[in-house]
Amino acid sequence: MPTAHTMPMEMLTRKLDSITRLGEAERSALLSLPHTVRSLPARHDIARFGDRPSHCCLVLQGWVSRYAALSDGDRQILSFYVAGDMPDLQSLHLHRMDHNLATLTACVIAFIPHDELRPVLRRHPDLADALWRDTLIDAAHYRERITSLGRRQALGRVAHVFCELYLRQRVVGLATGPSCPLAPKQSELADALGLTSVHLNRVLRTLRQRKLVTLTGGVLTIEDWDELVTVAEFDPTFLHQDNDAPAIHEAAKIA
Amino acid sequence: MPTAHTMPMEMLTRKLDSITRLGEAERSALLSLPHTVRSLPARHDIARFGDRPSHCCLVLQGWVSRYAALSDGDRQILSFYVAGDMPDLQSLHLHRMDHNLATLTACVIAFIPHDELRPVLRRHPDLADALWRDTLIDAAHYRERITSLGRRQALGRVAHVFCELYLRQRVVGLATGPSCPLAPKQSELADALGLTSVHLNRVLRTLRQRKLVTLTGGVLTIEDWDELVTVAEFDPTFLHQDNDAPAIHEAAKIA
DNA sequence: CGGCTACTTGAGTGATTTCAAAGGTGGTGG
DNA sequence: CCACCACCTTTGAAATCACTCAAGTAGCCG
Repeated sequence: MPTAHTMPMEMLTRKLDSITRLGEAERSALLSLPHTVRSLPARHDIARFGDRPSHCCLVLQGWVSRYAALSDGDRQILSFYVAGDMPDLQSLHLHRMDHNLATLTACVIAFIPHDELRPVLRRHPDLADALWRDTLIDAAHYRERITSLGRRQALGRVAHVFCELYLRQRVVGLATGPSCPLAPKQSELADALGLTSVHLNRVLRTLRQRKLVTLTGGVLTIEDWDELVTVAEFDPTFLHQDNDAPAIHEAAKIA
Repeated sequence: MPTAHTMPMEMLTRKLDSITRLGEAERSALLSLPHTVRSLPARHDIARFGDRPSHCCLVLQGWVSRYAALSDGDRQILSFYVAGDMPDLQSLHLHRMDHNLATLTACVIAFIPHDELRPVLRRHPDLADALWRDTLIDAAHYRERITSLGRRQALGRVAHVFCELYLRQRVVGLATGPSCPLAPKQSELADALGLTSVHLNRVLRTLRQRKLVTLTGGVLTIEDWDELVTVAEFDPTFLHQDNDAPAIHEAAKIA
């Protein structure tokens, strides 16, 4: 079985398969994209506010976060990315970064030059559409986060993000049973959910006591999927995993 | 001077001019797009959760809101749109609505069939890129809202959304002096900012007393732009109005 | 004038934060 | 192998921001 390191672009076709239907021409165009693979340490900025990136990046291993830094030193984590995600696609059309992109854990990341990607997208408009769609799904995730922050209280917010991160990993094969990796530390989850790490910790205790989920040592274990979904008011529509509906509906049975 | 009603697509070229550079071929392709213009009453759903829209819509007059409805009857307003915006562009690639789109005020809206738009975008990839860019800017607005909801308290949130809505209208010519229309009612602003209308009302009083802004009768008047920007921690980078930087920097002088 | 709807204000409550400090755990060097 | 340090997690008590409930005012339209 090829490792992420040896077949980077295969990671991408697999991800895109979950959200769209690629033709053979598009698939092979993707697989032959020039790219550079780099290993980065944890907590390393990939792109900073104000930068003008010249490459898109594809996560092969590890977790990446997108975050905004506020003047008072606070930060808001906007989203998490796992293997298969292209967190930086937007830089193709938004030339100046309005936030930061950084590794959360040690990562292996493939960098694809804009100048190589652009002509390929011109020759394969279906591929361009697939990537456009990917950025629109990213936006759908943002919308769901807004709803969480605006209208759910802490318990629901945490339950909701756990549902999301578990399913997103299931779809790309990073979770099979009731458990999945969950790299963000409590303080990072808190920064993503608009909570303090102190309060997040209390919410985790509640979830543990109510036997819904457990988070220990970077592993999330779902103990009662149905109840978790209820607490979160979770509806997977926003994931737009049209091609993987079964994977999502199976979650209820397995976890 | 042509009214919005007689020259709908011109509205769109003007909006796109503010975020990208269109060639003549793209411009005329836009202007000749088939479309239907309709007048809709206030509070009218344009597309509902679960729908599969067959048209994109372009706002010609009035205010439109995107919102999520929660099971307990609460709603979260995700964004506001004004004349020139195409709130429904994403439906080109995300086939099932994961939220709702509705008029806030009485509106005039142009509907463009997907089936007409798609081939035009294939013939004019630069135009497709411009619209892709537009959806990416929409996502940038979401990110900024997440930051507001997660890390700013009520006063900053309200100040921030006022800065945003004022500038967005300036750029398309809907605001010239220190005032601009602001159609959302207090309860709607509250639903957008994750506040109760009671608390929003108190925040408005504070902003009024501190002589930063006044909101009366659907008109927002900026009294102290610099101080408002400070309270909001507002940075216009996320608007990505690369072609209208002057308009944005002038705001400080005029308001 | 009556009946809407939107806005405004007060008083009490509650969810989350702040401040402070005590456990765990893993890595490093003596 | 243990001591120590750094970082993360956990808990307690007090403060605060925003919410809930409730009532009252203002404006608009028939």
